Amino acid sequence: MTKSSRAEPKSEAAFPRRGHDHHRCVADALSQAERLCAQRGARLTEIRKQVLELVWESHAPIGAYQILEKLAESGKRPAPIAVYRALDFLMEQGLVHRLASRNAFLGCGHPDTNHQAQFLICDSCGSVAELADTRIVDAIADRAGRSGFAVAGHVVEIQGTCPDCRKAAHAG
Amino acid sequence: MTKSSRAEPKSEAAFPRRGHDHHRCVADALSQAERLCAQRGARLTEIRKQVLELVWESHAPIGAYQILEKLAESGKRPAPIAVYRALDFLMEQGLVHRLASRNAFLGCGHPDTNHQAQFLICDSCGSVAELADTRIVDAIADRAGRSGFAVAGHVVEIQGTCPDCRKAAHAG
DNA sequence: GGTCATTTTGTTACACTATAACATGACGTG
DNA sequence: CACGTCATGTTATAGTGTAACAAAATGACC
Repeated sequence: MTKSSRAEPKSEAAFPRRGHDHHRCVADALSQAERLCAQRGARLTEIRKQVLELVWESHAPIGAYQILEKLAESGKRPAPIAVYRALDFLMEQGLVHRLASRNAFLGCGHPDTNHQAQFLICDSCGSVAELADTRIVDAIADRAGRSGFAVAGHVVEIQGTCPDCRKAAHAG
Repeated sequence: MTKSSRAEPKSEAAFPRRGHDHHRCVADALSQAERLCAQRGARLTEIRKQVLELVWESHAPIGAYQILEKLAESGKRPAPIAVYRALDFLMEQGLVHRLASRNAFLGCGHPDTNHQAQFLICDSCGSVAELADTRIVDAIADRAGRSGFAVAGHVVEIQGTCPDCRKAAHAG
């Protein structure tokens, strides 16, 4: 688990700030994906890149068939399975996560490090914060260990209200 | 959070023992459901009871359409929505849980207490252990709090290999 | 360049999961 | 027994995901 070099801020920045330059996020994510795939000898083909881009362009997690619709808008309408194949590849490469509780996908914020992520999902605006929380992972590992259970992976998706929506609710 | 009166064993019994009297489990779950619904003024109608029984009879989590098939075997084939309605009721009453990562349902082991459960799911045999682990819940609450996120609920589903299947793998 | 194995994509069809909308029936209360 | 409410039936459809096989692209090697 390599840690980012910068220190954690007091109020941990889990959610992206509203009004940030999201085009930059998308561009960064794509170039990082190109780099990682090149390093690994994995082929980031056209449709895979397009799907990754569409996943990132969406602020909220996006469904496979929504991706399909967006592809159709740009001229081609692949079969559903083409989208799922691309998503499978992207998930194998750790570039995309799937939210089991939503049947939806979102770009991974740190695809360079191998990780088990957890998610905070806002019921109000649909935005998602990706976590890599040691205490949660440790608590899971500990409890599983005490039950003699060998952990292979986990789904941790926390529903609730994000800070911005809480403020909005109080103001309203 | 009322706790069971018996103490926790050294190796915490999360998974049901193989070869236990499962008919007894089913019967107990049904009578407890009857009692709870009567207390609450909720109507445990025939189809709801049947669905609950089928969920409990299955050792592993069971899909809605599998329930439908089993109902069909006993003479009637309701529309899918009838099964989903029954499951919705049972979930509202805390008698049944849904596993988001499997699109499947299982009987709740302690429907009398209001709780957020976590699950250990064996990839090998499909058996599931239901947890109510304080440390996991605390870690989630803590992390969410630091992000300014108000938790409404969570999905915690841990995949891996259960103790019995680990032993079997080592033996084979 | 040509051949081959491998990977990726296309095509078609289908399986599985879940809900909408409206009609009918059961149930308890006054 | 009339009424409102809750539960179920009926029909149709939306949404999510995969199987199976054919065709095409790619890269390594001769």
